[in-house]
Amino acid sequence: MAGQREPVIWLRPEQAPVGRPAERSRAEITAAAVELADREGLDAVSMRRLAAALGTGAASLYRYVATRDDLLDLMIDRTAGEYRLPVPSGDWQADLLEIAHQARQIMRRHPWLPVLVVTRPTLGPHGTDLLEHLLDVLADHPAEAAHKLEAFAVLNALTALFVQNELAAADPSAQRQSAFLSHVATAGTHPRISALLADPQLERNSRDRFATVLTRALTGVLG
Amino acid sequence: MAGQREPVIWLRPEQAPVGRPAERSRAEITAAAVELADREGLDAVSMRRLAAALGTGAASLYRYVATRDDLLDLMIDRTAGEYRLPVPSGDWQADLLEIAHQARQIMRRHPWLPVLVVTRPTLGPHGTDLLEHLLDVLADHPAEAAHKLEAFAVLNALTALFVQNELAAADPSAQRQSAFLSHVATAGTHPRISALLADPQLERNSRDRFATVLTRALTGVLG
DNA sequence: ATCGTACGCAAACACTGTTCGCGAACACCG
DNA sequence: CGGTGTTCGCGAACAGTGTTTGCGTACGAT
Repeated sequence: MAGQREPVIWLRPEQAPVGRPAERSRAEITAAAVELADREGLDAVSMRRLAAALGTGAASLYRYVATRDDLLDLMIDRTAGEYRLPVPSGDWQADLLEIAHQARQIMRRHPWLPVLVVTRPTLGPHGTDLLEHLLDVLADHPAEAAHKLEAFAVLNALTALFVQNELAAADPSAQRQSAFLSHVATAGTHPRISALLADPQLERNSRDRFATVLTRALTGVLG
Repeated sequence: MAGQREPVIWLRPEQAPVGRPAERSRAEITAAAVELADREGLDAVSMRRLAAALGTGAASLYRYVATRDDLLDLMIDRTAGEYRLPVPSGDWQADLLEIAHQARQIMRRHPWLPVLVVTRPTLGPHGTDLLEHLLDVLADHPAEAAHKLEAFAVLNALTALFVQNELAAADPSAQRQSAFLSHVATAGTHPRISALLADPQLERNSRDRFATVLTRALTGVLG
């Protein structure tokens, strides 16, 4: 039994205690990566392009990060640091909604975040701070501990889903996805879909829907 | 206004009416891709490896598919064809749960599916069949049409989330993710997390939780 | 001043998705 | 039966990708 080979990045020391000191820091590199992703999308964050943005060589990044996935983890946790966590008010529904509201804002600020959140659920230092805060909000709630964890996951996932839809609706390149739906509607098969697309009121006051859907889903999870 | 350049793959003819006939079909290629992904993971589905599995050249695949993303869409819709859709029973809760149950089985059969589902929501021919079925199940439900669409999205996303957690729990390589959580717990900060990990009953009878959480979330979405 | 160590990084490796160009194969048509 | 028009199969090449290796360099401590 060899055990796990390398611990997660948060448990690895950032700088060696001896030898030539590093010229940069993980935080610095993470900030540059986030900014690059914000500006040109997640695919633009390649080791070479990121290194170029930092004015260094690609191989140098591997002194700070074992792999590109580590870099993504750092980026995720950095955004988790953007939460402003107030003291619990006593109204856990309102407090959870406040968290979700901030999550939505953060994800809208970083359009690459929703995909990463649902793809690789990562808990770094800031992520654990957030989880601690959520558990604090739910301290007096009678639900089991496991259910509170589920609520955390559901809150993140549903928020990511919502923001992804919001962003896709704004991006015209993804709108041709619905071309096939209209095609199906006019084809005559699938009468329910035809009726649905004919429905004149398909607007979305997404702000309110977000709050109500999430609240109900969370109360469901928490029993 | 140039409009969208290329329509979605479902609206492009599979074979040209004239010229040399193709030696393969989209279905054949899709089947090989799914089998390869089942066996060796989604990353193994590269154009070259897939072509090799089919006994052909990589460039040949581009006669059937404009891009690799098209291939992923085909794979997604192929799994949507694995549903067995019974006639609605009149109990919409039970019928939705049946759909979710099948979704979970399908995603467990194809471990690469959850990520794809939450990453690129795609509706192909089989996907629209499934949506039509869901709308049929909810035909007598008084909710707005938009809310039924939300229910569809939430059902898919939450199922994917659950299966992803199930698979991660079974895979020992992802278990070192929680090493940091234990580290935080023993560190003394974050007392709620410490208490949570000390809680002796953190098992998950995931089957039941899946049903109850999903039911409650869906009833929440549908109002 | 020397030593030990970690850092910065050019170059190389093994890939990836995608495009180009061309020969071969077929269906049709006169 | 012999063109002819069109598509198909695909080797080769292009522009990237993440990552490893090796080595000169810069620093802190002795």
